[in-house]
Amino acid sequence: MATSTPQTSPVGGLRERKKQRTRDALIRAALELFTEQGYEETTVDEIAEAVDVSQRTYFRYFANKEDVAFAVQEMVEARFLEELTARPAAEDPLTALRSAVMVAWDDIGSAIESVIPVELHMRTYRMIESTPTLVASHLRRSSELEERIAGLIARREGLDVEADPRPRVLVAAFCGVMRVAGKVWGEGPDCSVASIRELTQSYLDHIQPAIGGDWRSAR
Amino acid sequence: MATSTPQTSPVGGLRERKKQRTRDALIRAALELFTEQGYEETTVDEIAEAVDVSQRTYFRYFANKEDVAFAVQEMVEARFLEELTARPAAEDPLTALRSAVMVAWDDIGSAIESVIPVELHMRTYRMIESTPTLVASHLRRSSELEERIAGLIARREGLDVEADPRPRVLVAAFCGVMRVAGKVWGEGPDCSVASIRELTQSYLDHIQPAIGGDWRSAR
DNA sequence: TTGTCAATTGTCAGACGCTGACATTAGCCT
DNA sequence: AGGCTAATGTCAGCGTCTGACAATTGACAA
Repeated sequence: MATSTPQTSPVGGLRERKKQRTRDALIRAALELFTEQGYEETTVDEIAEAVDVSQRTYFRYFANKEDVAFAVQEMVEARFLEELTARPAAEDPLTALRSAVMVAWDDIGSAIESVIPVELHMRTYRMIESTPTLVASHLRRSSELEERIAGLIARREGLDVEADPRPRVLVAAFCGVMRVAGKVWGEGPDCSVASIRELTQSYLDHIQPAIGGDWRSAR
Repeated sequence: MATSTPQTSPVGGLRERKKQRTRDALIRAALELFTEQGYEETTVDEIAEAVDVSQRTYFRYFANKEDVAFAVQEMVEARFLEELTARPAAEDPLTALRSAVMVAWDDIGSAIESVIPVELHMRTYRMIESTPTLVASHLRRSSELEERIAGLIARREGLDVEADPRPRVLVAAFCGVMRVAGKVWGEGPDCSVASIRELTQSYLDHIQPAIGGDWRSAR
């Protein structure tokens, strides 16, 4: 038997996997509690207790009480940014953004499911929107993300973000549409990943002709 | 001697004036400490102690630690909204917004000075921009204000905010410009009220032709 | 297998934000 | 002057978050 080499399975050693499990469990428990009884009404102690770890351990996984609420969003965003930087340079900015979103949604579906059911993710979305503290963080996070995306777009096109306003404007419009799509999805009854994919697609179709001009050819 | 009616001076009785003085003192002390040593590094106890009141009293004037940082902004906003609702119905939306801002800046200058020096207000502005927690609140406050303004504009024009997107779009553009103007002012060297007034004016000149169409006449 | 090393976790103490309850003080009004 | 009420202080306590140290547990080599 291959006892000496215990399969070097998909992800690292026992330690890594255990950590991942604890983290996922904390997210699941937190979102369940938040959506069940409200964010303010839930204490970090409750979350920790539900996963059977100490409060201190919770704070070693998440910097504060809010962060756990955005853990899934962070996964999606990271996946999106990764995909965006990988898009071929030939694509025009809006197409690159659009493609990146689509790819991100595609393989994030399974990634999310491995942590929490999509339905819980949607409830979380609604919970965030109706909790002032979380709305504030959400807006801040969004503006930071926008800034990073604008930087990437400018880089692709060889522009200076500070000098040329077009990257920021395009990204602002794009993110605005994404935000609306997310909001509509959150309010609707269909919580499948497919539905938000389609929603995004149709919304983006509207701005494509409006702001999707070519930045490089002279015209 | 008119002992019985001790002059019923400018503002209410002794009680009122005393309260106002305590409030102003708290704002001054807080902003001074925040800008001096940083927001996170300042405790509510320090603020209270600087004004020689108990911590409990601070929390009777401000709901939380953040709120005191936005006290001056709130004055400006309140003045602006007041002025906006008072604008003649004949004015088109963008003109009304523009005029309201100008009037608000005019008599807010003196109002601010009575509480804190403008220079401190500017330092506060910068401090907010560089403090994540406060950036978050600031964004949330801004979005709430935008929503209220959009409601007022829709009301003026007899439109339904939910059905017609134009009020929200106009207000978004307007507030976007205001935000940029504020940011530029905060970074610049001139901290006079006159400078932000002019800045705002010139920035607004740029969007007027772009989005300042007539909504009522058929065109 | 066993022992060493390093990472993970638990426990404890404490700072800080914030709130309810109750006593005390101080302006207001007759 | 004296009662009424609003403003303040004091106290106790909950919840978030952090540093320090000890205990546990996986990793890796002898």
